[in-house]
Amino acid sequence: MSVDEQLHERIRDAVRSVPAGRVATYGDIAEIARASTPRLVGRVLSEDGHDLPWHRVLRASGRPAPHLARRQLELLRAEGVPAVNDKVDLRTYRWGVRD
DNA sequence: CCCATGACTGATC
DNA sequence: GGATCAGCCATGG
Repeated sequence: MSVDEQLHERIRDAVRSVPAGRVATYGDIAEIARASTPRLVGRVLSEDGHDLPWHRVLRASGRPAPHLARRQLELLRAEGVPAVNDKVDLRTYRWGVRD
């Protein structure tokens, strides 16, 4: 198989825990799931994220991963998360911190 | 074991 | 805010 079952599941849980209308960064998910590095988050989503709210996960810059930008921003817009210049205002929509 | 790859990040310039 | 670079670490060749 690929990533350890435990970690794999924790990452999926972390992604599921992000409420609609909010977003989180790969780093946030990694921290919540206690993953060693954000890269693993991307890896898990890539191979097993099709049934998760993966569109709520953004890079630290507030932009989605390049190859997904289009689609992801549409999904976010549909849940009420506006993107200006293809980028989301993390200070406003980032889940967990502030508010 | 070494090397490349990748839905990443933070520091520098 | 973009371009570079160095860490990061699981996976596969």
